[in-house]
Amino acid sequence: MHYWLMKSEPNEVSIDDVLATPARTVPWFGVRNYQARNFMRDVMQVGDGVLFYHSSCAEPGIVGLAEVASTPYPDATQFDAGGKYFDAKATPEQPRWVCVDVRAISKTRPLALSALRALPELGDMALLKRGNRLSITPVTGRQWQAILARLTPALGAPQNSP
DNA sequence: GCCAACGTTGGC
DNA sequence: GCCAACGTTGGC
Repeated sequence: MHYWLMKSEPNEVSIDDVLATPARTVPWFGVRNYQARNFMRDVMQVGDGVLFYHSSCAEPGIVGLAEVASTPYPDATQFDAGGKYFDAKATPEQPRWVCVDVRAISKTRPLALSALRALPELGDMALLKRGNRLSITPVTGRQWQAILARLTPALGAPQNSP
């Protein structure tokens, strides 16, 4: 059992988009960084906790709770010639990129990046390290608990309200 | 749009 | 295997 923080650009796939799907689940496509890929391929397990993070937007931060919902499998977008995630060196026989399915559990009150930086328990969090660009970063149990404690007040709220 | 930080590529 | 050039990320 591990915990993760996974970044998504909300104008591509937002927490609302995921909650609006029938199974509240999306393939985490588009990862093109080996370290992030290896987390999905080698370390993630079904049921791992996921902090759903919105990046490249007005208020970057954690916006929901989710979980890993599948084992890794080839990311179909690598084969889509003309798509922005196409990789000419990948073939169905020898895929280079994988994804996992991520199931949204709930939308939370946003916990902004600036608020995360203000939490002393998160001093070593990978997301907050200088120069970090990884779209998938591990979260320790202690960090997870500290963050959950800040998210809990919103958990009783209706999950599909804006 | 800027730009720091970091990853990838490719010539040698 | 080195490393300069280039590309990307992502907060601001």
